[in-house]
Amino acid sequence: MYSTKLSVSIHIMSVIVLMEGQPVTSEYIASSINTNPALVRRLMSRLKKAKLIKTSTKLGVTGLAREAKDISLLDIFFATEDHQDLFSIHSNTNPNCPVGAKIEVTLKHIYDNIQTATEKKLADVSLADIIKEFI
Amino acid sequence: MYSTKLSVSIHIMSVIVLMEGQPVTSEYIASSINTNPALVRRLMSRLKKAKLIKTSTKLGVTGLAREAKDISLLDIFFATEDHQDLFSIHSNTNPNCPVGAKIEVTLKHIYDNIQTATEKKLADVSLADIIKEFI
DNA sequence: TATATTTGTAACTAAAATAGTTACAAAAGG
DNA sequence: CCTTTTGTAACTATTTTAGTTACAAATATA
Repeated sequence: MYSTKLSVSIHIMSVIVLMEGQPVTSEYIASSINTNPALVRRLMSRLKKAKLIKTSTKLGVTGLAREAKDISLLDIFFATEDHQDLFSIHSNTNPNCPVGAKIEVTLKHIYDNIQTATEKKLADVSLADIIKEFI
Repeated sequence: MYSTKLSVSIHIMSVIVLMEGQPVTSEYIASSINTNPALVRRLMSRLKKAKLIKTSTKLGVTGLAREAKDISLLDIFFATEDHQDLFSIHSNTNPNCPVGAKIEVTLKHIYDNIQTATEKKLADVSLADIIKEFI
């Protein structure tokens, strides 16, 4: 189960769009999420580094860096989630057992395939698709 | 990111199959995983309740409850993973903000769709597919 | 250019989840 | 009947996530 970072980041970006280009502060956004401005700023910082939003000291967030229809949930996921692997694999298995010796590579291969499918689904949803629901 | 429970459970079931019907104990399996027998037994217990393996006190695990080709990774996932939702959604958002008021339902709807796709991929891989790699 | 405001970030604390461990009653094969 | 093993409770340790405080650096704008 991934953290709430993707969800919170989508929330942040939705508020930015709904404010129609007027600068918004981390404090304003935090009041919609009902959390701390610093937590919002941490995510903002990552979204800025990933070139998804534009920020400025003194003004706050001045807007998206590109159109909402051209930003996918996968873009936001990659920008903000720390541990991006879908499944964890246990390590230090016994190399003297045929299962223990190969399980890590075997699972990695299978999980990679599943993860690619999941990421493709995330790529298929744009921020614009989500914002439709709020207007 | 999901826990290692799925990976460890696949490991457990693989060892059971590789032992070709001979009973195996949690201690034996734990030595292949390089972990504690109690941890293995906790997962064994869930796999038994989900009717995926057969166990007996005194003997240990006596085998799979059905053929490896008829057991999918999704079966094992459902049996053993605690928190099965793919993405977390933050709660207690501000109901006075158009985003805060609707984000929870909106995200739930979108995430459900993605999760279904992920589960379908898990359902497409059988335990037999994995065991092939060990023999 | 001075100033007020806001970001960006470090350094915490708190809470929750995961993994690992010990211990033992209950079950059951032989 | 006795020995072995499961099944489970209760605990600790570790890691991750979320939340908080604090402040230097940046910058719009008066």
